[in-house]
Amino acid sequence: MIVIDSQSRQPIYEQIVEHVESLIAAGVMSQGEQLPSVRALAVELSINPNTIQKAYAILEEHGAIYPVKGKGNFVSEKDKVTDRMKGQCFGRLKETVDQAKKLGINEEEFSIKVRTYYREGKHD
Amino acid sequence: MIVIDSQSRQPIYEQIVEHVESLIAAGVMSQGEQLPSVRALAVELSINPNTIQKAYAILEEHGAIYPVKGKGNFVSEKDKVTDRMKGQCFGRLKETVDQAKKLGINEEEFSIKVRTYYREGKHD
Amino acid sequence: MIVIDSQSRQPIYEQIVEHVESLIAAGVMSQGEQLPSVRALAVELSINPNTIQKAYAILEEHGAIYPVKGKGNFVSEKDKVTDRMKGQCFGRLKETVDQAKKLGINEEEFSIKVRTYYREGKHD
Amino acid sequence: MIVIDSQSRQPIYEQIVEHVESLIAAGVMSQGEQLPSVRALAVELSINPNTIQKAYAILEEHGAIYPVKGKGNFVSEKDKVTDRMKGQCFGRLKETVDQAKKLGINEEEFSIKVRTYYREGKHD
DNA sequence: GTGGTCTAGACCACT
DNA sequence: GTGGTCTAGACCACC
Repeated sequence: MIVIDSQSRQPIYEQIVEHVESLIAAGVMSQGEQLPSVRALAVELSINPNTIQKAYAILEEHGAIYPVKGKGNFVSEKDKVTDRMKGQCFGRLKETVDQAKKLGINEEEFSIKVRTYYREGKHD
Repeated sequence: MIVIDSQSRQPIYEQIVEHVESLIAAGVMSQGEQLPSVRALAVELSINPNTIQKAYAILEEHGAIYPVKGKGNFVSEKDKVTDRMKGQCFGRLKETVDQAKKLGINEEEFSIKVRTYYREGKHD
Repeated sequence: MIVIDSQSRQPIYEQIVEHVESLIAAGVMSQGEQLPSVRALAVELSINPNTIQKAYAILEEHGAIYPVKGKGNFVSEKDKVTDRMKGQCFGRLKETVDQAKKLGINEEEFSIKVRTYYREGKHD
Repeated sequence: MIVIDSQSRQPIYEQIVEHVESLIAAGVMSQGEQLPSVRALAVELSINPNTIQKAYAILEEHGAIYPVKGKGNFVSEKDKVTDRMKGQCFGRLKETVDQAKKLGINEEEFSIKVRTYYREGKHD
């Protein structure tokens, strides 16, 4: 369910965090559902349990999951996650627009690209 | 002319690379113009000459500047730089659109944001 | 396995780059194999770790190796490397031919030399 | 008559040395002919006289030219120069062949390239 | 342990 | 003076 790219510049724990948040936002994992245990996921992805632990700690800090002692980790409210991710997404968009303006890319050209990318994704 | 954030996750040399490329793309530095010497810029930003050296080496590799031994570094063609940066910019946009689609943000909502960011920049 | 000529005009890091690429092209090191760590190789060749680091950075850029953070550097596809090297080799040949023509060496004389060099190598 | 590429990695004085030797080997400059004075050439190429001086010193060392006090520098025997250059040229060829063999390029493929490069040059 | 970045200070070749 | 290379030693993030 989770795929790791060990060659990426992005730390593995961050990849896990984003992946889990994506799954929640997409509704694949829903509120109250239990996550795989630290050890189980570590085995499945064949990476160090410490790395999973770190990912889960960040997810908890983000409010995306909550731990229940002796039981495991569970998905919390979906909205919290999606709101957070939407914020990040628009933040990135703003940076991109700022850069585009500096490069002399006008709004029209930019919008055309947006449209293209939106449509082409539909056939994935 | 160049500001460095030494706390950023982004390496200093990368910040310099991007900054110089921005200056060239914006037309602040034009073709054939001499850049500050490695040592001079190091003093100005109070960082190590090696860090500047690394940044200049990358800029050279990007085709943004060219060194003349014993003389200094000079700005090369502007087009090379802007083309490169535009490519990067649209690459980031594509990633952002992909994420937006996953989050269930439709094209209309996205486009409105683009418009907003484009307009609000006009008053900077 | 790697020999360095510290007196050569060619920078040490370039020597390492070429040496490693030769080893990969020759099949001595194969895909997925781990390279010696930056520090280990530095000790073995008794040169500074930074110099190795620079060599590995260039190898990565050439697509010859890929780093896995906290694990080490690994050999990537062989084809990428050999293609790159063949291109360089023919580039040098072209320059040599150009010079030969300027010197009034005709094609026949040149071809004889090529044959000689090719055959004599067989007894190495 | 001499063109300098100030961007090249190759030192300017070396470019001058090779250029002059080419001219002699090609018969453009013949035995006993006077070379431009250090100062004159420096002005013509708008580079530092020291650089010309260094180039002439090397040419003298190579036996390509000889100085006459109070008069200037003069071209010496053509054969000395061409022999030297042919030696260098074949030396480079040998290195190239050695590399080609390591890369698994067979003699036939190599010879074809030689032929191609030889012919294509004829239309320059 | 690993790679990645940075600093400090030195030497070299070139102009 | 300039850029280019190298050494020595340090710190960080990641696994």
